[in-house]
Amino acid sequence: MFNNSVQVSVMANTAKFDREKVIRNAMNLFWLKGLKGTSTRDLQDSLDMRPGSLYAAFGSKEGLYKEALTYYAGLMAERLQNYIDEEDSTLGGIKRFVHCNILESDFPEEAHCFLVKTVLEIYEQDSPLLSEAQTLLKKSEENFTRCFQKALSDGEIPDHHNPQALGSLLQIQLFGLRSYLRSTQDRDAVKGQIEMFFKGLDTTTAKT
Amino acid sequence: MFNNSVQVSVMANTAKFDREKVIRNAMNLFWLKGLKGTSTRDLQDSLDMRPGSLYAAFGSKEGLYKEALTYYAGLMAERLQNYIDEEDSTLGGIKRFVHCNILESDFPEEAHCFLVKTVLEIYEQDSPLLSEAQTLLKKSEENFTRCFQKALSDGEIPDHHNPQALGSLLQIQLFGLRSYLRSTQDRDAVKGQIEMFFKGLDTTTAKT
DNA sequence: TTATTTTTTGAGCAACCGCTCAATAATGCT
DNA sequence: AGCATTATTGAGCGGTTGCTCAAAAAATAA
Repeated sequence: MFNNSVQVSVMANTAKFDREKVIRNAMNLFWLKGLKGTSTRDLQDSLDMRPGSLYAAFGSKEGLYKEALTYYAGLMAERLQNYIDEEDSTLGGIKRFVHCNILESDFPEEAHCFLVKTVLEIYEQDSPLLSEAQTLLKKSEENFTRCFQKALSDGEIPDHHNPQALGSLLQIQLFGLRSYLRSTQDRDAVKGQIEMFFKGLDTTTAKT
Repeated sequence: MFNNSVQVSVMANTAKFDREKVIRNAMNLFWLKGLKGTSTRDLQDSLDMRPGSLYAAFGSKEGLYKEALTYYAGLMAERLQNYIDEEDSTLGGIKRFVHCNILESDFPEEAHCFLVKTVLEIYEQDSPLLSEAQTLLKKSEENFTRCFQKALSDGEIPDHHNPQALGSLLQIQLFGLRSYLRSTQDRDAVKGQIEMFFKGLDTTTAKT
């Protein structure tokens, strides 16, 4: 945000490309094809940038991938918050988030979470991208937990429930259902399982 | 199985390498690194075979991958049957299968199902490997369903349950828990969720 | 305009990719 | 042993990979 020296003389030549748009496009490509499946040529074509510009802006393919990861996480958090605001119940917002994320995707890449795809693709235990994705997944779960906390204190869920347990349970169901949809293509079965999950919230399960 | 002509003269030179061993090694490599992440050089080194032999035996990298997929599916089905035989309850066998598959893996690749990793990596909708993996996953679920059917008729599970619903539910939980373990590394949380799942079988949930 | 700074371009490098095939080695039959 | 057949070898092909960098273009400041 600020210059660490007195006053950087001036800027010759200002921002040329729309950085957010570029990252969003890159995210979509990586999300669909994976890290190894997306070549720098693919990126050049899709982003309409030449290698020099790409590497000046992001340093490396992995650097761009990392920006795509954080952009994705921000997008999902924002989307969840929007749903909660639109419905005016936290639980209703969560429910709509789950529905939209799993079922209302027409593109195959959206059938699964970009972060989970990342931790499953990358096997090198010391990869910065792996730990970044794991960190973002943890934050995502904490966000769910915070929402359930709110829903509990608003009396939307019976108070014998534990928000942490619900957060991790929701995360697990999301992962499971999205994998299942990708492997079976059976939208109806998945829809039924989602209904069942939220029905269960009003009654039993997850006490910890 | 049979020769389509009268009688193929003779065999000079018989089988030289242990085909099953080669496929098992290939499976482990592919399972860990993925299809695109495993190079033919990796395979040559790990299998101690030169490209000529590899391509004579399997046709292509994808041909070998396909054999690895079916080998994996067979291995898992066999393992489940063994557990069911050892415990002498079907439900106990399923429970042990879930435990072993998810928690007793020391290698990172075993943190997730090879078939699911495949359907998540391959985005080309017309890929033969994608549909092969989907077919094997379907068979796996049918196998679970058959087991639950048996458990139901043996009175191991309350009879208000539906075996199909339990089969797909188990599949979803397996997918979800394994993804979750890979993203959090939290064995205890996963162990707790598994306990909860099987506790739930004795009482509520999954009526279709 | 001219000088200065920054961005963009794209040819191309070294390494690696999946895979081929002529040469060689190994095997079984007679 | 000699022959026929098959398996194995490994140099190396044409193409792709992630990425570099000198040159050209664009933008601002004076």
